[in-house]
Amino acid sequence: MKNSLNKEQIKSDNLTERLIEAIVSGEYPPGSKISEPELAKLFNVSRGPLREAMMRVESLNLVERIPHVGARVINLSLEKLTEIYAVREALEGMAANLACKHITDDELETIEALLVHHQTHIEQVEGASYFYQEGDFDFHYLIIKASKNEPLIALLCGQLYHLVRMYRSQSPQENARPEKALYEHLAILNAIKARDPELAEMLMRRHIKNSRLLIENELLEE
Amino acid sequence: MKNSLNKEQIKSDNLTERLIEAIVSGEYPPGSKISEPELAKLFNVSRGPLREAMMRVESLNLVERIPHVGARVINLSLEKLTEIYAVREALEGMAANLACKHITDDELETIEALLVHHQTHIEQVEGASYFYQEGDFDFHYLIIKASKNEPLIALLCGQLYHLVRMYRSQSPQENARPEKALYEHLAILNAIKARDPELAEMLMRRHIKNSRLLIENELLEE
DNA sequence: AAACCCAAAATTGTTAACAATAATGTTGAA
DNA sequence: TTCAACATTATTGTTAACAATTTTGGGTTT
Repeated sequence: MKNSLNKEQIKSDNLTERLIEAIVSGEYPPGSKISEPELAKLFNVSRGPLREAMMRVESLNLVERIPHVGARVINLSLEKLTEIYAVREALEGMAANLACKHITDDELETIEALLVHHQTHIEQVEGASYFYQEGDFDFHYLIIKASKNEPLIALLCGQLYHLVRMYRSQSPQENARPEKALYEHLAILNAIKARDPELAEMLMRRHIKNSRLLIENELLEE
Repeated sequence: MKNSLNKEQIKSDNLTERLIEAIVSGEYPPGSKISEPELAKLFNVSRGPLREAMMRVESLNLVERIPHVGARVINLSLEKLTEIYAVREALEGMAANLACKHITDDELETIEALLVHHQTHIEQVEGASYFYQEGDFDFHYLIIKASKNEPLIALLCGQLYHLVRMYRSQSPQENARPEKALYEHLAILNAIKARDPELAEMLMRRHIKNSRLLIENELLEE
């Protein structure tokens, strides 16, 4: 019998997560080269597991690899980001729609509690964009999970999520819009509670579109 | 200076493609175990590159890996497949919409020639579902590419494409519907030529929905 | 000084041996 | 006979050394 509290002793798997975190958080900034010997020494592993982790991080489009040259952290341009948000619009709209049909009462309560918590923090702390940013993601994350469509969850939480997080960690916090977004979140939640798929989808699409428009504004300012 | 006709001499990269083909084509049937020593011998490589390829194939959700136990080819249930088709509906609908805005005249000609070719083959050969099947994918593939949205292309052609191909290679050809689908393709193409995004999106969604309904019929017959 | 060529160094790609874990088979007792 | 504990075997995870390629630096030539 195997210990169910298995601490994921596989180095290669742990490395993947640590690499993702390091890249997404900006520790390895966009465009920077990733040296295999250097990282292997830093993480106290040999190059084998590290390379396996690199392959997976490459599959997530967080790094670009050139044969015999090496891997570099991707440079996420605002243009690329608007494309990603356009995809999010379609997929998260779909997720909100499906959530109306598949969400459980427990999940609804969790999300409601989360939004109340966000509201409190926005009221308490001025410019609490940090709380909001994390919360914004948790909100979306929970809606996506509630859709119960596994491929959809995999694409949004597995492929797109990290790229959006990467942008958030890089972008100036000034562009956040916590109050507006919170109200939009509440409206989406209400639509889901009312089991109104069309409305929920429309509101979610508009919510993400609003974020995309902010990015496009950034683009124009360049 | 490097030779631009570089034949991708990296074993790990070639292996990935060969593994994908072997799995998608059914050479390694669903549920079958993938033995590292066995495959390494078969492909005349050591386990290092093979494992790197496995990591990438795992990222494509073609195999499931359990630590210290091994990798098995996924078992693609019809339920999972309908979920995938639901995602395709949203994403390829979006692709058709975007294609109206971004497709070039050259691309339009290519697609038109392709459909003419399909028509010829359907008329010539009875039950030429093979031609159609490949063509169906090429058609969708070209539309997706014409959308010019890179993340969208990556998700559809990189993540979902192989899974759908895997199903097609397994499923009985009887369920294909070449004539109907070809007419639907022609209608979609016309909408794109007319630069009518809403219509193109609607037709594409309906086209994929029709395929999904066939799968759901299969489900009921079980 | 700039450009080219060649050699040295560093990095990536690959291999084979070693370590750790799980699957298998055997033995012994109830 | 059946079950359980143990040893054996095979497979996966990891490491370190080796091979191949690219980058870098120096020296020469123009």
